[in-house]
Amino acid sequence: MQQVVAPAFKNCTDCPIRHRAVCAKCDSEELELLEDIKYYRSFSAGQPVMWAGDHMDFVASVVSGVATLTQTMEDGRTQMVGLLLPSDFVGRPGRGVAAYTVTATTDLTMCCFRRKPFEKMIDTTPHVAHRLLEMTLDELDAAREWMLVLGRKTAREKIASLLSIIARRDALLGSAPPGKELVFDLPLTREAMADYLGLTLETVSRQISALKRDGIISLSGKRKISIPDMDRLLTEAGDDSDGGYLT
Amino acid sequence: MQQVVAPAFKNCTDCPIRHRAVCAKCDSEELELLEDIKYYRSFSAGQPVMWAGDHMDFVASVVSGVATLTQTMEDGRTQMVGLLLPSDFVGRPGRGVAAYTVTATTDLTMCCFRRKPFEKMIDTTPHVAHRLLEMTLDELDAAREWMLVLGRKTAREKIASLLSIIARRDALLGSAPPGKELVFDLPLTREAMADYLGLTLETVSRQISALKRDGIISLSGKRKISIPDMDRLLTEAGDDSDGGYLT
DNA sequence: TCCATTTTTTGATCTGTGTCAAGGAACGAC
DNA sequence: GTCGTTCCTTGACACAGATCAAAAAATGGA
Repeated sequence: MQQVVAPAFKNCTDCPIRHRAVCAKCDSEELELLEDIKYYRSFSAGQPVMWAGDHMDFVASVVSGVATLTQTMEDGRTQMVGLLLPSDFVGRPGRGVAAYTVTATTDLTMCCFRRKPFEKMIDTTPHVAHRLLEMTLDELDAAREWMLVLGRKTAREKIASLLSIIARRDALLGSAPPGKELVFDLPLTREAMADYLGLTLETVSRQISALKRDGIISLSGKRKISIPDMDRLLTEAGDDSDGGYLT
Repeated sequence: MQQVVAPAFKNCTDCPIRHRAVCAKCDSEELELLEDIKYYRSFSAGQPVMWAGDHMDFVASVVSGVATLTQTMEDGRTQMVGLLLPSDFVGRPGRGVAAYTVTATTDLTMCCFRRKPFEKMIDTTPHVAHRLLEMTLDELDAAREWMLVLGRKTAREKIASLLSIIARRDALLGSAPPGKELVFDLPLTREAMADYLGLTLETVSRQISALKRDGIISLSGKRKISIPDMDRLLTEAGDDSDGGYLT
């Protein structure tokens, strides 16, 4: 554990979880067998990757693009339960059935690992098992943070939370200078945003229009967002105490 | 992995995660060091166990009683993000700070393990690490299921989901015959239920009254629930197509 | 036992978000 | 280019659940 965080998302060509943060041992010999068990798959925007209940003989890591994890009730109500950005991991070792529906929302490339050999590797490679536990714990924290968003935040705050998450991850990937105006593409349709936030697409659209009207964000086209001041988005999203000059 | 599920929650005196399902190797010698690092703590109903941000030098498993995991915003809005029932695990190895506020909602006993030696044990005992990953993945699935509840279900359905979870866990603990009328104590106040469900306590109270009025559940006192037909609770909770005879 | 406190219920009213509906803008196929 | 499709916006209105308020029931201590 000597190496530290710096060169995240970079050049860990043999580690199954190479796309996330740092893996201290990525260059070591013990992972060579991965060459045999990994392969790449690509999907185009909108394409389903797998359906809940499908047989699933691999686990995977997102290399580029964005995918969503959703759950649907019999009557069609849909909730997104995870957003997969580059470096995120999908699939549960030890379980051959997909628990969620996965959909590519942009063009997507995943690095897949055949499940059985991957499981064997976990058992024989403690640091990979350890890393996997860390990642799962991070996901659990993210899910719990999202429970607060779903249960207690207003529509406006929900949008702010979502934009903040996407902007933060986007910045980490190196495309944005920190502390300045953030500009990024929304990788989701209004409907997908609604499914993530537990809202309807109309409410999402209205709230985005309102944030734009209040000067907290601006759009070029429908999908390119720019946020001059992230703190302002987060603190004022809930109250528009100084939004209108006539109140 | 020869042993199977039957005698859950029973007699795994040395395993840190003994209270949950079956641990195939609980009797083996490798866990003996646990005697040195474990101790028990008890709390009475209503008492805080720890606050988010507190220094935390242990991890723990719930032996008896119920505790909640909550998150609070600066303005006081509160969301419960986890319900800890007997056999559940709290604490993140490798992190010395509590991420959530933990509160005992009934009298509670936890089996605690000093964190540092516990971490060492994980590194040296693969099957414990493996079990911990399994448990974390289960919690992640539970959190995601709860996202669907929070994001897309009506108040009535939310109550039904909560009752179902508590009843199921209660039955697993052996206090109820399966398939028959379920009777159990609600270990939560109306307010705590509201915090779990993303509702107000008034709405919780009203919905429980409505379920009682419709004959789907019945109460003795405020806390003892009986559910004659769990399927009916789950299928009719959302629509009261035959609830009132005058519609 | 009685009193103080906490928890729960219920009512009246308000409001944020959903629903239904219509039209506009962007995009790909031909 | 034009057409068809999908995505997005906006308006009018309805309604589930929140808020405010008060009282009833349960609980615990002296």
